[in-house]
Amino acid sequence: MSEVQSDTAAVSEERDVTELVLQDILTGMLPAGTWLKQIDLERRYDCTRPEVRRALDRLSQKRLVAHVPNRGYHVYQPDDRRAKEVSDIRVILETAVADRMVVNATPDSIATLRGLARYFDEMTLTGTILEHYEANLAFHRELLLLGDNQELVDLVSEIRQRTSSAPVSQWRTRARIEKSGREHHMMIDALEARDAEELKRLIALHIRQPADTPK
Amino acid sequence: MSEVQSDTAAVSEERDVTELVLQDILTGMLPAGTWLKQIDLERRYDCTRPEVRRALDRLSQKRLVAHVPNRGYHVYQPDDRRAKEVSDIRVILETAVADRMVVNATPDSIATLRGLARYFDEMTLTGTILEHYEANLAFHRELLLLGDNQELVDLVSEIRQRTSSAPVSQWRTRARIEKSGREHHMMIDALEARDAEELKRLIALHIRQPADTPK
DNA sequence: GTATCCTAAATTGGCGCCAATATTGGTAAC
DNA sequence: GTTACCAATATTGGCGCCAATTTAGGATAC
Repeated sequence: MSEVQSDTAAVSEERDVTELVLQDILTGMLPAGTWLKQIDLERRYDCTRPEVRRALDRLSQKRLVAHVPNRGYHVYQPDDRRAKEVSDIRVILETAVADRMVVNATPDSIATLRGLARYFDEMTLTGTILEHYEANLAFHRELLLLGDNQELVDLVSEIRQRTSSAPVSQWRTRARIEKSGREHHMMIDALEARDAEELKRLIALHIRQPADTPK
Repeated sequence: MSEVQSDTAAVSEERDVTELVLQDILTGMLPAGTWLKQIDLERRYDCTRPEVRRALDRLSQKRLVAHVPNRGYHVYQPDDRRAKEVSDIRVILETAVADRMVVNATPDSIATLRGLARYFDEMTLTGTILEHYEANLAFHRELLLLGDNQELVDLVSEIRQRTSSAPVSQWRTRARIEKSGREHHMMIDALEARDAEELKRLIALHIRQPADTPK
């Protein structure tokens, strides 16, 4: 393992190491199963030992990495059962507030969502994996905000990271990504038409799709 | 399957400090707003500085304590809006799997639940606040397990801690506690009768009750 | 030639010190 | 008498060292 990404460390002077490691796991730069040696991370992100340890502790609390005492930390192996359970939870949470989203939708918020959906499509073509991932996050976050439950928005953002440790398998084909983009627009359409049931259907489909198809 | 917590607490000479601080926050021993000075915690729990800091970092990640840079950590002030949002989330999650709970309920699991409900009632009279709290947790955990989604069980345990920083206001009167105990048994009755709708109604009522009444 | 044991290198993780910063109390000036 | 400023104290938080444990490699015995 050689230090390939010294440029990421160079640009950000005081960025939280936890975020950096998290991103590298989510973007697949640190594949599942990788042992995260403290020395390596120290050099890779140009930070101190305590910073590395705090990051690893936080990530293991979030269950993104596993901690084996006296052996070290390694990126969690994606677990099919867990992945399914997590997407079930997301379906439950996001469809549960669909009614409220329809009620709270204003022309303004719909315009914002259109913009974010378009930005996602743009990033499909021109952006990095990370930018694309974050564009997707931003869209869903904005949509969920209409549910008028800030805690739920944060919670979904949180559990979303929980099994996205398999970004490769989830965002594999371009066809699927483009389908996701189209679904975003369809959700906005349902929102505009105040059709809560259709919105729920679309959300469930949208979330389950990536996890279910590989089987 | 049933793990006895009292053993682990007594036997393990080196119990995790995070758990100890967490418990003291949940039981109201460390009231909301309290500044958690590192020196104090060090002495209080007879542990080292790094242990204290790791615990504080973990608790601030869980948003149970707030961190003000160069000022320290203090127990989160309970927030009415957040509390309401969290119980809404709990209602969504726990009622969502009610159908599956009804389907998966066996005579065995119902017997276990009866035992836990009785144990809760017992602790109402003879137990400490902590034992009582944990008995309640154990009952709801066992109930949720019937939903056949381990991630959801863990998630609920997690968000449950998120606003329980107001244990005093939640468990104030004996009358309410006894009502909770009765509701546990009613839930089991609904489960036994395979009445999913009644179970949902009871769960929603049970969760919302403590938070809504004070208003 | 292979398996086992023992030694050496590497890695984790506990612990304490010290600098940077905030807070409090006291003093002086208005 | 009150306010503002300064100094002393207390608290946080960064950093590095060293012990404990594991792993890998080599040597020896069978």
